[in-house]
This record gives sequence, C-alpha cells and structure tokens, in this order.
Amino acid sequence: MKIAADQTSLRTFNLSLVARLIHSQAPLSRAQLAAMTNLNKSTISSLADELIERGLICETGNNFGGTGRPAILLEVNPNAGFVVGVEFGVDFIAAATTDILGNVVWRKHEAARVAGDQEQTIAQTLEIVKEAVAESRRKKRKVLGLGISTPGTVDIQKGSLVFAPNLHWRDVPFAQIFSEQTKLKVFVENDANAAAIGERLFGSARRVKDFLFVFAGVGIGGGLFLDGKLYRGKNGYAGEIGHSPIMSEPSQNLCHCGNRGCWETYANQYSIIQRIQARLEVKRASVIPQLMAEQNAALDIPLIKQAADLGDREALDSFHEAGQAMGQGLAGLINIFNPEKIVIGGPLSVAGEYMLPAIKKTISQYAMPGIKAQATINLSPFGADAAVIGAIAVVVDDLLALK
Amino acid sequence: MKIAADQTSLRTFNLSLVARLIHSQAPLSRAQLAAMTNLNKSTISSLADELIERGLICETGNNFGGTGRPAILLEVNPNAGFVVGVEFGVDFIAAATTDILGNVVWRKHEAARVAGDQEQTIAQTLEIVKEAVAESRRKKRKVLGLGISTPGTVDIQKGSLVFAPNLHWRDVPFAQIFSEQTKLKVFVENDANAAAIGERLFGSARRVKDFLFVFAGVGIGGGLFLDGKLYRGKNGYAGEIGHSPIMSEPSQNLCHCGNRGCWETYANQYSIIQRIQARLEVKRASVIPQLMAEQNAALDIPLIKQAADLGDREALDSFHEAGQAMGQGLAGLINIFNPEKIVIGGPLSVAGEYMLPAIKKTISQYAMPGIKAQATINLSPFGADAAVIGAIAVVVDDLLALK
DNA sequence: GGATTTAGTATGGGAAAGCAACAAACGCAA
DNA sequence: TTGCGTTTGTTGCTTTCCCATACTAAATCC
Repeated sequence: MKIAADQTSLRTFNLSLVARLIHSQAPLSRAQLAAMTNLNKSTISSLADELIERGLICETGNNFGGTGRPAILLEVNPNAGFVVGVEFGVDFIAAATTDILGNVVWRKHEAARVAGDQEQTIAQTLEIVKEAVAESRRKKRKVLGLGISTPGTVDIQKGSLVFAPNLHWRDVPFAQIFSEQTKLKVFVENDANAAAIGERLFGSARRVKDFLFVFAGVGIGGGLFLDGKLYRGKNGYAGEIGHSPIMSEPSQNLCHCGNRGCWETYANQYSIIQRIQARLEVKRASVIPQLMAEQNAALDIPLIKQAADLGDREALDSFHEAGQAMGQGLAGLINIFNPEKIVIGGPLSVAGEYMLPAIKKTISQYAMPGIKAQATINLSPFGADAAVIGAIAVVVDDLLALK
Repeated sequence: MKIAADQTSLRTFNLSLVARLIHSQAPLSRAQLAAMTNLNKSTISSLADELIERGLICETGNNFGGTGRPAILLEVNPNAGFVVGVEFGVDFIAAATTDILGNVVWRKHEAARVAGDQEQTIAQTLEIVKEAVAESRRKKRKVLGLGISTPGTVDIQKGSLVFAPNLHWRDVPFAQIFSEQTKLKVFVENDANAAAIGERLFGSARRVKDFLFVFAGVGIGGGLFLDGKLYRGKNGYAGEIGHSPIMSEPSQNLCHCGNRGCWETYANQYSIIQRIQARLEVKRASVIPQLMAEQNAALDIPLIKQAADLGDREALDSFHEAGQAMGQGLAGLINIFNPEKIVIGGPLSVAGEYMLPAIKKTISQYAMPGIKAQATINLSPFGADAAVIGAIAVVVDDLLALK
C-alpha cells in the first residue's frame, strides 16, 4: 500500500499541475500561474525552473503591451520530442507521430488482417513503428514514448492486452514485445479510454472535468472521464456502454456479447449496413448499388457516407435512424453522469455529421431537462483517428504527470 | 481558483487518511498505521497526537500476546459526540441519532404530508430535530452536526434543495433554516448520494472504492461511488439512473419525468402495485384483498410484502417481475461501471429478499461475463433507513475530512 | 525622466515529513 | 531472575518544500 502524501508527492503534484496548465493554456507567465494556482510567486519560479531544466517547457518571448514589466511567457517546449501512437482496428493498423501538443508530423494507415493473424500483425506493426522512429530521427527529434490503443480490455500496469473479442486476441504482452524491439517506453490503453484522454489533452474537452467519449465503430465503447480523470472501474473494464439492454424483443440482432437487445446493435456500423440492406431489398431508388459496382467495393460506412453526400435518401435515412438509436442511449448516459460534454468519435464518426442532428434531437426528447441543458454534444475533431491520437495522448499524459 | 497543494493541505490529507483508516479498521496501532500508509512512525505519532487532541480518536488499551512491546490501540473516540440525521420522504419524515461509528442511539419515523405542505413539514421536522438534540443532551453528548437527505437535486455548497419533483419543492434553504433554529452545522445531500456515503462509512461497502447505491422507492436513484469518492457530475445531478430509456413502446407508463419507457417505471414501487392491480382484476386467488380489508390499508409495498410472507403467488410473482426489470437495468450499469459492488436500499428494499434472486439471475444473463463476475449484489443492511443513516454519514464524512 | 505598475528573484523562516537513535515494554529462555 | 530479542513509540535533528517579504527589473504613463 502506498497512499499517503509526503513532501515529494507534494512537489510532484504541483509540478504536474503547472505543467498541465502550461500544456493546456499556453502561453502563460509565472505571474499568471501564481494567480491560477494560489501558489506563491517564488514557488512558481522554482517549479518553472525545474520544468525548464527537465526540458518540458521553455520561455518563449515577452508579453509587451500592457502596463508594468512585461511577462516572460512559458509554453511547452516544441523541441522536447515526438511521441508515436498506434491503433489496432479490426482490419487496419493506424499510426501517427506528433509533438507533445498533438500536432501531427507523420501518419500512416494500413489495411491489415488484425483479427486474422496475430503474429503477422505484430510484425507489420513493428515495421510501422520503426518507420515512425526513423522519421523522427531524421527530423532530429527524440521519441519520448510509444502508445498503443486496442479494442478490448487492457492491463495498463503490465501494458498487455487481456482480451479483445473483436480481434480474437487474448493475453498479448504488447509493452514487453514493443519495448524490447524499439527500446521505447510503451503504454497500452483501451481505444475508447485512449480517445477520451486524447480529447482531454488535445481535442474538444481540454478544460472539461466530466465528459464521455463515445467510440463508435464495430461496437460502441465509452471512455468515461469523471472528476478530472479517467474512470476505469474495479478491473479496468468500465466503459462498456454499448451493452446496456435497451430492448429485448427476441427478433433483434444477436450482439457479439451473446445477448439480444444491446444498445450498440441498434447504433453501430453494422446496424447501418443492415438498414441499408433491408431498404435495398424492397426499394431500388438508391445510388448505393451503383457506387458499389463502380468502386468494386463492399457495403461499408465510407461508401454509405458517399451516397449520403450525393443526397441518397436511403443513406440519409439510415444514418438518421441510427442517430436516433444513438441518441436514446446517450440520453440515458446523460441522466446517469450529468456530463459537461459528450464527444463522439471513432470509425463510424466519418458519418457523424449525418447522425448528429438525430442524436441531438433524440437526446433532447429523452434526457431530463435540467441535466441535458448542461451537456453539449459534439464530434471529435479527430474523427476516425481519435484512438491513434489517444494512444499518443496516453504517453503525453504520463510525461505531464512528472512521476 | 484554488487547486494547488501546500504544506497545510498535505497535513490535512494525511490527518484525514489516518482518521479514515482508524474509523474503518479500528483498532489499529501506530505501527500498523505506519505500515499501511508508508508514513514514518514519527509522522504517525504526530498525526495521532493531533487527532487525540481534537477528540476524534482515543487510545483504548494494549494489544498483548505477541512478541515484542505491546501496541497501544487506537480507535474512534466513542465519546466524541452524536450526529443527527433526517430524511424527507414523499409521505414521511425519518430521523435518527448515532455516534460517529453509526451506532443508532435514537430514532423516529413519522408520517407527514411532505409533498403537501412545505411550511408545516419543516416545522414538524424542526420539532423532531430538537427532540433528538434534547435526547443527546440528556445522554451528555454534544451534537456534532445535522445531516438532511432529500429526494431531488441539491446544492451542497449552499445546503439547499434545488428541486424535488416528487415533493413539489423548489429552492428550500435547508441549511439556513435549520442552522438558524438549532445552531448546528447542517449538511444537505440527495437521498441516494447520502445512502451511498452511508454504505461506504457504516455499511456493506466499507473498503469498496467503486460501487453503486441503488435507492429504490417512488423512483430509482443512484449514488455513484467511484474511485473512492462520490461522483456528482457537472452540476451535482449525476445518478439519475432510473430514467434510461430501456423500452419505448407507446403502451408503457408515463414516467413522472414526462417520458415513456424509463427503466424505473418497470421496477419502482408503483410498477409493483400496478402489477398486483392488474392481476387482481383477472384472478382473485390472493390474500391481498383480504389483508387490505383487515388492516383497512391501501395497496402498498409493506402490505404486498406481508402477502409474500404468507406465500401469496401474486405478490411473489410481482416482486419477481420487478426484480427482473431491476436486474436488466443493473446489468447495463455493471457494464458501464465495472463496479465492485451494487447495494440496493431505500423504501422498496423492504421487499428486497423477494426481488434479489430475480435481480441476480437477470444480471447474470445480461451483464458481460468478465465484468459481472467482479460485482457482488447485496441489500443494504440499513434497508429502508439507508437515507437517514446516509444523512448522518454525510456529517461524519465531513468530520473525517478534518478540514 | 520620474512615477507607477507589474514581473520575477533572493533570502530567511516555518511547517511537515523523514531519519536514526533510543527508550519502553513485553515474551522467552537460560 | 536476569538478560536477550523483538516490537512499539518517542525524541531530536535534518531535509524538503512552500511562504512572506523585500528587492530588482523592465516596461508604460504622464
């Protein structure tokens, strides 16, 4: 057990506090930081010196214009280094490199048989990571760490995947494998959780204490950011928001969790594809079959989104219906969490603009008036990349913890 | 803003830590505390001295028997004083007095037209509180504070009720009224939240970091205890777990929130009464009409519970069905929160033993295997009194915070 | 160009936890 | 009975870290 606070943890806490403030609200002067934190000016000076010493922040010019002595502005050191992130999807590997502020400097998206061949996928991923590291080296930046986000449950202490039903993977010691091969500090996190951290550090939830990240794709996962930190539950499994039984008619689709009536079966990618298929069977006035033929492509979300872009009624209606289902589930979550914000991201969110109106309307119908008025709903600025950026954010979050 | 940590907050943190450990795991020696907290022995001595000085804990004998010098055992000072708690129900006022460990020394339960006449109800409550205080004085104990729990949303800073739809009350400055009249330190909290704190301090969730208190009665409210503290959401409205839309057939009951299909309409008190009424219309083989006639009583939960005690099929089946509905909602919550525990209490829980088997069975059907295996479900040891005890716990929690 | 204002630094002090040595209080065994 | 080992708790000193105050620095304003 180690729960008490000593002088060192006090220092660490304040160091981290100042680092996070500068990260999220730069540029800031020492005087501003003192006012914001209620710490003494001299204490702030000492903390800032240490952060500069560590290379995390730097002075970046003066703030002329006002009366009095101009402030020396502090901001995150843009030369501190790069961070590499990797996301495992069901049928792709996504990777990116950013600086500490989340500015993307390199990215890659490769199709992969992730759910098929584990060994080959890891080998393929290692190549991508090595490419990212080489690229960083070429730009004369050191790599501060590697973040990995994956569907399924994760042991963040060990840095291993516990079980990902979608991938059919179990007990994969990612941290061990990747740190051995790359000598990097490796972090592993669930995709929705990672995306939530990404949204908090780099995205649309920067100063938000209580928000939910809804990661929509093959399923619907949730990253619960509560009271200023990610909530993981007893074993790190929290956030399985997609499996609330909202309907239980036997007619409904079997969820991959084995039950019927799970919320996500009404609002995930496949539910939309199904809606389209059902519509195409009875009605042919849609550009979708044509698009599929032209592009020799399967019926997937990007394709349906193209159809919607062309004004296709069936595509638009399907997104609308899925949006309603999404909104119904989110209404319940809003009542439960009284969040300040709900952010929607993940693969399905490429069609977000077509779903959002229905989502908002349904929420406003079902959520309790006093609570829903407090919550804003928006799409993640990272869209389908939310989990890659999130993987990077996990690393940056550790840097800012200054442990 | 005041977010940073200084020496004083360090001391407070450690003082509170030691106080809570002693409160929850007494008796403990200084040496044990040092081992548990990783604080230095001398630091623990200093902290213990201060807690003794403040009258919160005391030395209580030695731990002979082992090898080496016997330890001096520390425990909560039983003479520190009493705490008074009050719960507003829809049609009753409940009050109790306990010591700091939650041992009840006095209690009172009065019928009242709470939802009817606000002024009269408050006057009636004041009388009860004064009686409790007089009783404490008679026992030569000082009263350390007054806790008030109420349905609806609460402003805990101001100590006022914001809005309680069930009571038709709005903007009631409880803290102001009661502290003026009694000179006590007054705390106000939502009933489900209070009950959760009570369960954590005195009940079945003592060392549990992540659990949900389900307060079942007129509605179904939730107290969310996450990461070792109560989660309140952006505005303190979190925990409205009863209003997740789980079904939306137009046939269903209108919820008092204005929607149809809310989970709580399938599992609250009224849903059970309705089930019974429907059954009695088509089938007469029940002792319920007879009980109602004998006792000249309305059809309410205690009466239906009596019928169940007599083996009445209709009563048992109705509880069973409501238990299934309850379980369906709880399954979703388990998936969302990955809690260590779910505790069910509140007025409806007098019939808990008849609902629990169905609840557990439904949960085990609908919740995800890996997650549900981690969660135990149990009834609150305080049953229908959970919110009164909770009101007291809110006061004790403040005492243990040592602010 | 001096007054004013705001920013940041230097110095000494105080609070809190750590460390190490020591005293206290028991069991045990010779 | 006495000495030893063992564990507990205290004491005095040290270290760490933040705070208060005074001071220097560097701009604007008049």
